[in-house]
Amino acid sequence: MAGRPRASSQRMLEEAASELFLEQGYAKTTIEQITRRAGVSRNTFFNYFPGKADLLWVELDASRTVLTDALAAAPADTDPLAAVEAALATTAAALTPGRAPLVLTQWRVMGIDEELKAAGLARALAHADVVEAFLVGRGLDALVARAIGLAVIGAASAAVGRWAADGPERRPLGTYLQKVVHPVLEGFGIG
Amino acid sequence: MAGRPRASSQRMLEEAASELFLEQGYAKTTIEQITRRAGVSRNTFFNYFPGKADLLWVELDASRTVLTDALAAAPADTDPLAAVEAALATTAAALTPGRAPLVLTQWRVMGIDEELKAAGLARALAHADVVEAFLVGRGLDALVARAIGLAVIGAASAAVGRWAADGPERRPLGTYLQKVVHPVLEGFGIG
DNA sequence: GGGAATAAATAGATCGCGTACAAGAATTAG
DNA sequence: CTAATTCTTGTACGCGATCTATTTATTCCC
Repeated sequence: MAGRPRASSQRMLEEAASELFLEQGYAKTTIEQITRRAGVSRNTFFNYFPGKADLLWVELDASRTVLTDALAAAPADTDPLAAVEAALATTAAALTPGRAPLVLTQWRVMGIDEELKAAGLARALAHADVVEAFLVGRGLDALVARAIGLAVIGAASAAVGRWAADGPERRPLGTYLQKVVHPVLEGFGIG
Repeated sequence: MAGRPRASSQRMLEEAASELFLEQGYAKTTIEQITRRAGVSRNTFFNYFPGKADLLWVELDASRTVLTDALAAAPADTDPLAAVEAALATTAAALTPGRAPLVLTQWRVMGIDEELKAAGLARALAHADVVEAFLVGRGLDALVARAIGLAVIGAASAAVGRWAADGPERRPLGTYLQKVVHPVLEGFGIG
């Protein structure tokens, strides 16, 4: 019930890609260069990543599952909005001060363009979907649930962006988050 | 001081593209098919649009300039957040009930995929940038300004999406907008 | 041990977007 | 009429992404 074992790993491709992105920028780096440095064939790349842009958002994708789990673990009798706030704090805790996603701190040297921003936003949208689904499950109006999801993730994105930009000496992400996430939830009547 | 006049027009390409998108979906429609139906060469397409995805967001791009102008026209002594709310209402008024962007109402038959969502999000991000710049100009903290911009545009996106989905019998967009935009601004202390 | 069965890696081809460059066609200014 | 300007078109190419087929490595079972 098990075929050929994986000879390469996602991490090898990530590291090769990160090196090349820092050396020559994102746009000028081809998938073939990445796979050559990682010692695999070009096609193998697509066994590990759906596309080139996905290389940069691995941490963000991981944080989505953290968010999902944190929301699922919320007791049923807690206020939904408070649960969202707590879940975001839990998710933020996973991004320790030293481990900011590379793309957020090095986007200048990588030459990030609109395509990349859009790819990041698509990830953020997935987070919003998670929050929205949770709120709908708690009985909130569909429009309001979606609005809260998008608004709160928008605010959180601002916090993460600023946090990453502030460099290694920054305070924990939670500090930034609370400053902007709480007002949004407050506006929607957090209890 | 005037060279060869334009033989084709942006509108012709938009209409040809809309037809094809509705007939066979977005992904299966090639730029060559669009230009052939419009009676021009493939290269001419790129004189009018930077890319294929831009065909669907013409109205949204236009609404960004409306938003920018509305914010610029706000009196200097009005509360910044109230000015944002008013400017969004003005922008919404331009999207009359009958004229929802085609992509928002027909995205099912067009087979919109992730790429399209991302392109729409990039447009929304541009709106958020406009709001952010306005608030920074009014002296708000950089992080807070960005958070408000992203949050309020997120909420507005939810409203527009729902409004479009509700079909021709829907109420005006302003109704949807106010329901979700006001809470966000309220949370940030709208005066 | 020696096949099936399974799954990963590779090779090769193709499609379509987007860019670049050069040449041609239509217009106005002098 | 010529020159300058601007749109249009042709041609070519790089790269991302998909598809199909083939090879290689591993486990399960007889």
